[in-house]
Amino acid sequence: MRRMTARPANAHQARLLRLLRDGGPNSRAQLGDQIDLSRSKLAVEVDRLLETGLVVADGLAASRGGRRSHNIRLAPALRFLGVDIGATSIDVAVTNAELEVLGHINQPMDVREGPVAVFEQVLAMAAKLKASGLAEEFDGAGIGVPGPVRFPEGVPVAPPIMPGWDGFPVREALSQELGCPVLVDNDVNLMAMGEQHAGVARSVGDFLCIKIGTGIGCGIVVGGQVYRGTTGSAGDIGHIQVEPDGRACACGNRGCLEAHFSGAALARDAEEAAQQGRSPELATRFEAAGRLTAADVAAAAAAGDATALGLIREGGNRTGQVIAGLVSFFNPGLVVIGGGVTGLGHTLLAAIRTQVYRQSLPLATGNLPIVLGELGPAAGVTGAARLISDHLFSPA
Amino acid sequence: MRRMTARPANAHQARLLRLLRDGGPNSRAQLGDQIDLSRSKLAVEVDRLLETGLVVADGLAASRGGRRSHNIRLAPALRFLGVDIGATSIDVAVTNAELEVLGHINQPMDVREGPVAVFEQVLAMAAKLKASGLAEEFDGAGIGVPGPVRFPEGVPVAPPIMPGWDGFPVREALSQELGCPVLVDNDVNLMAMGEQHAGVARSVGDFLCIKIGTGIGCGIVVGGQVYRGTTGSAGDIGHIQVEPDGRACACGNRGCLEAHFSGAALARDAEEAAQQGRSPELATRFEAAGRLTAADVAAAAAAGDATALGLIREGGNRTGQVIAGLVSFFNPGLVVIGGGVTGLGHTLLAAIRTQVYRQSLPLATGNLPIVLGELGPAAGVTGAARLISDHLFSPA
DNA sequence: AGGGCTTTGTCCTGTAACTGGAAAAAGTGG
DNA sequence: CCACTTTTTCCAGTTACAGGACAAAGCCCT
Repeated sequence: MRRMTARPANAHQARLLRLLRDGGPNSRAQLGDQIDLSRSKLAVEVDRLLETGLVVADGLAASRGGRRSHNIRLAPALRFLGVDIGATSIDVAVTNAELEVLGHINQPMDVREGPVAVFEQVLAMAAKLKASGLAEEFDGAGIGVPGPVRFPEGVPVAPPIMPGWDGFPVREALSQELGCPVLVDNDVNLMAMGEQHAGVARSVGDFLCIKIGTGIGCGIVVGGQVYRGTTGSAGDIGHIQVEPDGRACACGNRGCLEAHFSGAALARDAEEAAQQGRSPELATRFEAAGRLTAADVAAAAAAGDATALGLIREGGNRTGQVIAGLVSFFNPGLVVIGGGVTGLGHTLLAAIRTQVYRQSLPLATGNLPIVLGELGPAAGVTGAARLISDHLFSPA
Repeated sequence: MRRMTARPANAHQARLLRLLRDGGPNSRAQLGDQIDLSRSKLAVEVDRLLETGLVVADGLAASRGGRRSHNIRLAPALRFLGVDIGATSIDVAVTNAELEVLGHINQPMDVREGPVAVFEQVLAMAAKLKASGLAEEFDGAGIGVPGPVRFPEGVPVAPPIMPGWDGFPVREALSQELGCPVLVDNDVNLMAMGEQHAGVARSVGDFLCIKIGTGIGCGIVVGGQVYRGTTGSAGDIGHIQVEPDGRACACGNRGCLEAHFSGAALARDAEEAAQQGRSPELATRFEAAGRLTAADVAAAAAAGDATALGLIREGGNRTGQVIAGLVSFFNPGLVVIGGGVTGLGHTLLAAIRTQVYRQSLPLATGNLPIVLGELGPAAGVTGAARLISDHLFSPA
C-alpha cells in the first residue's frame, strides 16, 4: 500500500528528482552545484520533497574538509517495473528509483498469442518478482512492444508482426491491473533510452539505436529526447527497400531490408544453405535441431564456417547500406547496434562500419562511433523504467 | 543610426515579440488570450517593450462591442535582411518585423568565385535595397549558403560545391560589414523555415523540406525547430546511394542521388539525349543555346516531348525512392518539395508521390501530404529573416 | 586542547514577479 | 439616458527568489 502518490510540485523539484536518479545520492551543496538556484530556495524545495516522502535524508557523508553533509536520496522503497515484450520472448525487471535493475526474468512467448495471453504472463512474471521480495508494490511501469505505438494513448497501431494488438488499450489495461501509472512505447525507443541512461549513449544528444532482432528497427534520439514521428512509426527502417524486386516481405512489398536481413531472414537463409549443402557446419546443426536460428549462424561463424560468415557479412553490408543513408540524413553523434542478432558480433559490426564509412561523406562520419550496445537485454527494461520515471519525475 | 539595440529582457517579452511577428498587430487583450499571464503582468511587460521602442502603440482598433483597443505592433522601422546564396545566383530581400518581403532582388553569381567576390555582390545588392528607400539600416541579417555550416560559429565546413569557403568566417565578416547581428545557415534549412513561417508548412511540427536545385538537400524540422545534426550536415541526402556502381559523383563515390538527378544531372542528361538524337525538342533548344538547363527540360516536357518527360519521371522515381526511405525513418507530417527544379511541376511530383506511397508503410503515408513549396524563391530569404528574428526575439 | 580555516546548512530580510479583484475608461444598442 | 460589453488601469496581497549573515561541524596545525 506504500505507493508513490506524490508528484513533484514544480519544475525545480522535478529537476532535483532527476538529478538524484541519474547522479545517485547527493548533498544539498552538491545539488546546488548542478541546479541554478540559490541555496535558500534549494533548501526549501528539498525540504518539501522530504515532506512528501519522495526523497529521504539518511546519514551523513564523509567530511570533505569541513562540516559533513547530509545524504539526500530518492525514497529507497520506490520500485519501477520494466517490461520488454519482444516477438518471441518477454523480459520483465524491477528497478529502484535510480533505475538499477534489482531483478530480471526472461521467458519465451510468442507475441502473436495476442495481448490477453501475453499480459497474463507479464502479470505472472511481475508477481514472481514481487514474491521474491524485490518489491512490495510498483510505483510505475514502462512497457515496450515490438511495433508502432500511438504514444499519448499507449495503444499499438497497425503493428505488422502483432496481429490482434491493433488498437488494444495496453496502457489502460495494464494500468488497471498493476494499479500504477503505465507508459507504452516501441521496444526500440526503450532500448535507445536504456543505452542513453546507463549504456554507451550517455552524454550523447543526437544518436541512432539500431535494433536487429526478429525484425529491424531504429530508435531516434534528438536533443536527448526520443523522437517518435507524427504517427508513432518513426524509426521503422525494416521496410526500406534495399533491392528492387528483391525478396518478398511480409509487408507485401519486395526487397525490404527486413526481408533480406533480420533474425528471421538469417535463420531462413541458413536453413536454405544447410539444405543445399553449402555449409556442413550449419547442416549438422540443422539435423540436430530441425531448425536454425541466428544463434546457430553465430556459432557456425565462430567455428570458421565460410557460408555462415558470408551470410553475416552480406547482411551487414545491406544493413550498413541503409545506415549509411540514415547517417547522411540525420548526422548523428553515435550509432548503437543492439538486439538479439548482436551475438553475431564483430563480423557484423565490421561489415556495417565498412559500408557506412565508405558511403557517407567524411563530415558526417569523421567522428562517428558505430558501436555495439553494452546493456544487452537490460537495455529494454532499463529504458522502460526510465520512460516511466521521466514521466513521474515531471511536474504533475 | 536607428538600430535595434534593445533585446527582450525575459522570456515573456520574447514570447510577445514572436506573437506580434507571427500574428501581426494585436491588442493587449488579444495578446492575453495567447499567453499564459495575468492581464496586470502582461500590461507591465508590454509597457516595458514600449519603453524600449521594440513595439509601438499606434491608433485604436474598431470596437468589438465595448471599449476600443490599442493596436500594439512591432516597431515599423525594424528591417531584416535575408540573403540566399545559391550555387548559381544570389537572392537578397528586405523584410519588416513581420517578415513580409518589402523588396527582393536576384542576380546570377557563381558561388565558386569565392566568398570575397560573393560578399562584394551581396553588399552591393543590400546597398541597392537601402538606396531604394526600403530600409535605413538593417537590424539583423540571415545568410543561407549551399553547404553544411557549423551553426554556432556561422562558418561553412567542408562544402563540396563551394571550394574556397571552407572555414571562412562568414558570420563574423558579414556582421562587421553590415553592422548588425548575422546568423548563417544551410540554404535548405532556411527554405524549411520560410515554408514554416509563411508557406505550406504552417502549423506542422515535424516535416521534411526537399530542395532540388543544382544539388539536392533536405531541411529537417523536429518539433518546430530546425535539426542540424551533430556537425551541421544533417539533411545532406544528395549523396545517398541510389544505384550501386551508378554514375560517378563529384564527391568521389558512385551512384549518389545527386549524380543521377539534380539540376546539374538533368541538364547533363538532356544534352546527352539531344546529341544522341533521342529528342528533337531538346536538340532544337540545344542548338539554339549551346547548352541546356533544367528549364529547357521543363519546357520540352510541357511541349509533350517524351524523352524530356522520361527524364523527369526517372529522376522523380529516384528521388521518390530516397524520400520513401526518409519517410519510413522519420515519419514526417508533411513533405515539401522545393528548389529550382520544381519548375518540372506535376510530372515530378507525381513520380515522387507514386514511389513514396508504394514503398513506405501505410501508417507513415496514410495521412502524409507531399506538396510543392508555395513560396518559391521567397522561401529562402523569408527563412533567413525568420532565423535572425528568432534569434533577436529571444532573451538576451 | 585550542585557534584558524573550510565546508555545509539554516535563517532572515529585501526585492522582484505575479495574481486577481475592483474600478475606470470607452464603446454599443435600445 | 441606461444597461451592458470590452478593454485597460490600478492596487493590494502572495509567492518566488537571491544573497548575506551566521551557526554547525568538521579538518589540520601548533
